[in-house]
Amino acid sequence: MSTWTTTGWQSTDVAERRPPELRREAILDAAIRLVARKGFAAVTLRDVAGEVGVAHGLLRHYFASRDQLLASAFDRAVAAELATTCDLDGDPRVALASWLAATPREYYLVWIDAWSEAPRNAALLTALTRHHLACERRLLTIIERGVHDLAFETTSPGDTARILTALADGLAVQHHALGVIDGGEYDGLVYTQAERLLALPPGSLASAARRASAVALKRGEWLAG
Amino acid sequence: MSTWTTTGWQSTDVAERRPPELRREAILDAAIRLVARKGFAAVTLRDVAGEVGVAHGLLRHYFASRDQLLASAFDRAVAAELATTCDLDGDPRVALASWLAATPREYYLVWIDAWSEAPRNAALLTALTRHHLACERRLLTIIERGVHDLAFETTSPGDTARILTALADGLAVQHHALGVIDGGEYDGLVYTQAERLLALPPGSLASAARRASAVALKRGEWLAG
DNA sequence: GGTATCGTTGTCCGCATGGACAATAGAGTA
DNA sequence: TACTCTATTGTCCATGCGGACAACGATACC
Repeated sequence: MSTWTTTGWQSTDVAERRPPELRREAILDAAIRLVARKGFAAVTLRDVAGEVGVAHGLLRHYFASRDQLLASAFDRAVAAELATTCDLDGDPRVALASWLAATPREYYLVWIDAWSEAPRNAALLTALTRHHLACERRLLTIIERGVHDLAFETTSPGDTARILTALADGLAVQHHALGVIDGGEYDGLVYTQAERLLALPPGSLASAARRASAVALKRGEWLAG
Repeated sequence: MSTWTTTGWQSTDVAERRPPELRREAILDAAIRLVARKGFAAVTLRDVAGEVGVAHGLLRHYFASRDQLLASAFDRAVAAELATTCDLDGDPRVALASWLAATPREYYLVWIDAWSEAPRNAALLTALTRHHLACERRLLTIIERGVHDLAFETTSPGDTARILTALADGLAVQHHALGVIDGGEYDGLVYTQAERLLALPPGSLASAARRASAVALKRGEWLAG
């Protein structure tokens, strides 16, 4: 660091040089953390720089603009979430319970914020739609495997996946954004409906969830750093 | 209107004086229209003043701050929506179909934006929660009347109301924010699930919806002005 | 007619923002 | 050592924001 004084440029501090890729990822992680806290619209470049501990001018070295930085941050978070394997090969009931389990709060707040921003941000809409369909597709795969194994029973796996996705989103709004239901109510309602839609015995998903809890916890890791 | 020049204050235009209550309502309507278009965070006082056609300084005459203006605007929209009667006294099937019918786009965009803003804005959270519970309560009333009339059948009216509310919200996100389903798919899925949850014959809600269409259209009026 | 009230205006201020940019320092290389 | 490359810094700028405010004008009341 250096400062302009009447006597010229003087060194006041030492720049902490970092490997570019690590720095870039640190910036993106800080950005998505701030989005979870303040919303896309309220995050400023100075906020992000402060969170990382660098000068705000540096962000321009890594990203062409604020919009591109935020879109990249969301994209990275999405990719990290998609990368978490969901134990697709075990008991379909366990996989289903794991898919349905309440997603961590910070994660859903970003999600809800992206919903509200998407109609006005084409890049965000693209990433959001891709991720939404990937989640739904993953659920559909679980359902189809359960049907094949005779564990589930449904006339339309596609509709069932779509309905369960919508139900999970709607209940997540009630839980995370409004606070009118707690995590236990969320799980209870979503498991009960999934059991009804897939002809499962009542309570079977709650017990499957106990075996799936380790997997469910893994879904929150990308925000922890 | 008057302008400061080197020769002093000179009149350049005539102020359009209005009854204060009408002006106040015009400002609130303009504000909520802009929120639907740009989101809460992006609406500025100058935007609102431009939409109404007044100087931005005037807004301070009616509202203490930008935050209070936006909270009042949301509150007015909420009150207008709650005031639309939903034909609670006729056939419960018609009332249910009317409740479930896809809400106008502009309305839901405000709604979704409020979800994302609520965790950071206590006044908004209060208004939003009140409205959410009022909507759910209205649905619960319809369901209880249908059960009493032997038109519906459910073991837990409260859970059913909560689940249908969540499903409608989640599907509205898929429809309005993401665009992955159209209005017809929205109606079809939501009607099918309501029929399943309330032991109604398949297709009965779609036909009830035809009788309820006039009521459903009325729900969008507050944004038309 | 005079005067108080208040709806309305344009301007000013402090501040924050996104972006541009020259200066700097450290690492690699010849 | 000298030279290049690039990661990093602090400062500067135009813009736009929310808010404060004095001036004006229409209306109502005395």
